Amino acid sequence: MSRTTDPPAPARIPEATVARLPVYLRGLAALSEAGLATVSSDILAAAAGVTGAQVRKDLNQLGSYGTRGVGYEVDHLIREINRELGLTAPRSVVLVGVGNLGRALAGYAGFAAKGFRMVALLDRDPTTFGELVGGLAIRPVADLPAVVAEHRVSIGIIATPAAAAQQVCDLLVRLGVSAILNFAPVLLTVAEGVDLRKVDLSVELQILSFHEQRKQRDAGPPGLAAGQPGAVGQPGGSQLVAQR
Amino acid sequence: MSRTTDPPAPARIPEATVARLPVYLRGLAALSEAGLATVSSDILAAAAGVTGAQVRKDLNQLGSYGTRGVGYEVDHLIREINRELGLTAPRSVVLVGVGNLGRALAGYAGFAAKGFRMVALLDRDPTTFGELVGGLAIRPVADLPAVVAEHRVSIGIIATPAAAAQQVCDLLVRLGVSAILNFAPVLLTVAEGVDLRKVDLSVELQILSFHEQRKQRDAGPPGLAAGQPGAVGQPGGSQLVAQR
DNA sequence: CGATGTGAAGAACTTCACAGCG
DNA sequence: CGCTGTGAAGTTCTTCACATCG
Repeated sequence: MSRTTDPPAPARIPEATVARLPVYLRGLAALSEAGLATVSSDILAAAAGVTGAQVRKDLNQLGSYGTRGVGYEVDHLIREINRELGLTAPRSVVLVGVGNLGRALAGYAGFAAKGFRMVALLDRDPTTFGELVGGLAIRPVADLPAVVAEHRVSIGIIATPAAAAQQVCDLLVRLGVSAILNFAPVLLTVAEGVDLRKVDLSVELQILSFHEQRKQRDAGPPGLAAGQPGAVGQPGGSQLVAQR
Repeated sequence: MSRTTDPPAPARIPEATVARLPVYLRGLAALSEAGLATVSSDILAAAAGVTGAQVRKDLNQLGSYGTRGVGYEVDHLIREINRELGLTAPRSVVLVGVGNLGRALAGYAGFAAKGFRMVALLDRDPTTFGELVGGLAIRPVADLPAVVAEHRVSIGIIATPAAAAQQVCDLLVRLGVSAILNFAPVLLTVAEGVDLRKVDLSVELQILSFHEQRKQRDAGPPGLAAGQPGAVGQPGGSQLVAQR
């Protein structure tokens, strides 16, 4: 019994796999509605936008739920993935910052469908207090301790302006919320043990922009050195026309 | 005759690096406002939430803009990264689907600040036509060809319901838009050469949920019943309690 | 000396290919 | 025979450590 090492296999699931489980879940839901009882890894892969091998590797990280020669039982797999994601019981979510984006998030039906329950919307602006958004009244941030205590809040969503985000984050953590989804365009820092994810809309656009520009550059040099790699190497002048 | 391979080195920039450039840009903007003229990789790393080595590796993918013993010149670096991201001239963006989320996106000031220009908002619902959102009037999707032709549209954002997303996507691609950011909760398929990114809010929550659940499991086994209440699925389910 | 630039080692993830079970 | 499960190879990304230069 070596205490230092872990001989068995505590089934640590790779982060990359975890990120795909929700995608499989969505594909499985569609297949289930379509009446399919079982799926092969290749079919599920097509529905999720990955390869069959990937699906098989991922799924038997969770245990072996497939039958050789047949595939995976759809409903069973849905249950197992939901269990693995900790979604067998609904999780309570609070949203802080009810501006444009916050309102959209508050009204997003997808959350409820996926096993999340929005329990409170909080803001700092007194003129919004009491306003109903998606069936919930906006409350002052001061209510946060009470809200967290009353419902067992799992996850906090931050949709405040950048300047307020760290402060709100600290408050959430202090109240015991250990998973945070940040939409504010700043880097937040949290204590170890708190799980922080970020969604940044303009970062996504900037990444797309990079690829657009690269396409243009690749397609660009038709007049110059198009015929053959005569322009190979580093041309002396390389100001604006980079030669990637 | 080496037409099949590319012997030199077109300086392909790794995808992981590209994804961090926007983050550096934000950090640099803050440092610039704070009056810093130069930064070391360690300082910039702290501002971006990565390591110093990472920053150095990333930055000299773009060329060598640092000075040993000193660091990087902030303003110069900002320009170089912007150039690499293709953001020296503003890029035109159209948004299709002006529901809750679409409205939030249309009103998001961050886009303009980052060098993007929202040129049109399109929807299918006639009752919204003409309505002003963020200074732009909502137009029918039928106007899309004209819009794309008039402004040189770089990027299309899809914020429609899931059912309409693929159709809108196909239309955008047919009109020549080759970069798409999808907020609809479906897997879209596009022809090769089109760059597609996805933002899925509920996937993020589900990933957080996974980690929450794992924390609970890890913290669970002291003395008390290690098995989950009533959820002991696998009889032979060995060590569900990970020790990490 | 201080901080970059960089080969080399290491870790994480993906793809391949096929053994093996139903 | 079909499809899963899985070692092994391959690829991408990250960390380390230090030579190198201003």
